[in-house]
Amino acid sequence: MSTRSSGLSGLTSARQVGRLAPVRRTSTVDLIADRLREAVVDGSLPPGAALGEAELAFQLGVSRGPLREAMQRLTAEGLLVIPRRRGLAVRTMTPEDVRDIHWLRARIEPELGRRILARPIAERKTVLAELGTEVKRMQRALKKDDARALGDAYLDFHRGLAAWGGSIRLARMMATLLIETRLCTFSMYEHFEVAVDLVPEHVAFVDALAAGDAERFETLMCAHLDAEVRRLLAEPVAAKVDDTDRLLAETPDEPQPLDRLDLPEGI
Amino acid sequence: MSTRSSGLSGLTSARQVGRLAPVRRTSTVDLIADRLREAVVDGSLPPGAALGEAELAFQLGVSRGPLREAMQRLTAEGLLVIPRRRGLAVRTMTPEDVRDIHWLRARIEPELGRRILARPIAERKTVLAELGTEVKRMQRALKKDDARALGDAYLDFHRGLAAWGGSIRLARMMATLLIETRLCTFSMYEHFEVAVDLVPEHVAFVDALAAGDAERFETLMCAHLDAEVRRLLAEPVAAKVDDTDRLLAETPDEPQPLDRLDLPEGI
DNA sequence: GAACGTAGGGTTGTCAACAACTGAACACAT
DNA sequence: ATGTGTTCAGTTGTTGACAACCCTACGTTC
Repeated sequence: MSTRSSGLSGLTSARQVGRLAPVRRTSTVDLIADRLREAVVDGSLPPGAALGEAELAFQLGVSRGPLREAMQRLTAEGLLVIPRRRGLAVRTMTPEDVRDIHWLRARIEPELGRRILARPIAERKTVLAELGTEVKRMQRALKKDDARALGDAYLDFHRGLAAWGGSIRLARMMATLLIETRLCTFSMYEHFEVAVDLVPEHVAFVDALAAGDAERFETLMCAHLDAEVRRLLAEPVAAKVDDTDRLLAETPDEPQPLDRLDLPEGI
Repeated sequence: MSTRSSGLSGLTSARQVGRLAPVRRTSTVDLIADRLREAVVDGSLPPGAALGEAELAFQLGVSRGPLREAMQRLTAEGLLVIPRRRGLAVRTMTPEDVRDIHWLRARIEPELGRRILARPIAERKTVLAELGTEVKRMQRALKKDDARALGDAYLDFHRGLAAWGGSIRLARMMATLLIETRLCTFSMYEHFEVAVDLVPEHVAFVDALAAGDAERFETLMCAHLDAEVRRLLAEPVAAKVDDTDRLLAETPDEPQPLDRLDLPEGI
């Protein structure tokens, strides 16, 4: 009997034997979109930088068609800006964006603790283990003074939170919001910086969850997001080359007409 | 002096004279995406219907390129599903989606009252006037037993709420959530139906806002969304042709592997 | 009679070429 | 010197065509 084929523990060995898992074939557009998101997250496509699509397509080894389709996706997510006939640019986040993003996160993330604690005890343990791992990653990164790694672990921690929150739509939205949070860092700071407070804050999250205290989790999360905004906005924007704003300006230099609240692109 | 050129009231006459408003040129992709969204909202692209892209492109009078780009946008918004090589299909909403959507709305909309009431008094009056207009539209529609018109006014009411809530991201997200709500109706009911309770519920919203009572607004909104879910799920799904599910199924008929929460497409 | 293998129609995914547009540089007139 | 008009290179927006692929239906074999 190969009913317990691999040595993996309970969770992953739930896969049936004798029935092959379907081959996961993602479309080219998916792949490109993922690649672009990665590039945005790791900073190889910095905010405001205007890349030509021919160049990008060549780098990715695809033609312009699929690339353009992927670009539209990231545009819908609000990560990219496509000014008419001027190539693409990664969105530059303004202080207003920082507040906007964190306000939205504050509507959602505090509630996630409750949702996770509402899950069956077995799953709950898994979640806690996963989140604990991310916190350890953060601690290691802090010790090595590796701001990049710290940031990545931070992303994964909150991604996990959203994924286990149980809502497809929410997870998708949070994924975007987190990338945008990263973009805020890029837009506000010159370089990655290690925020020392970050780690104890996240240790406290896991503690609260382990104690089953949704209330405390909620409070902590609100405080964390609040602190995050202050950290991001404390650093003056300095003299950054803020190309996106200029590119975004469909309205040359006229103050936005007040009678129409129009979203930058589509929707 | 033509400083007050038109007879319009204070709000819109804020436009400067002697300086022309810039010509608003939206890209073709934007136009197509808008058109598609419209078609989804008004039901001319019903959930599950599988249209060929050549046919669609012909109808819209564009070539397949821009159409495909627009499709990617709607896909990112979660309104469309693009199974590999099988055309496009409007997403069919399941009962789980109904709960998901309304849970998310319940995180956001109750808070909007507070945000609107926090605005300067002048704006507040404008908002109330606008929302009042929508409610009147709803009342007229109810009197004429016009479910379609009622639904449209409902959408505009909540769109307005989100727009005046003051967050770009939130307005965008809510716009999508509202279209999805409409899709829920299409997916659950055979035809539009007039929900009689809807109108008094919305009258109460405006009343609460007029009274400056954010607390009451919050309670009312939660109750409304709750009722909405019950209304939608009360109707048994009946024997609907549910094509999307079959198309969506990347995994032929194996129960979702538990170790990976994977979103249907991209992100 | 059921399952397998095979051909056909039609659709999508990708590509490369063309046309339209933009921004910058330069010359010229006021 | 400032501003206007023109030219030009480079880029994007759009299109049509080709190849790859999926689904269906039919014929064949056991």
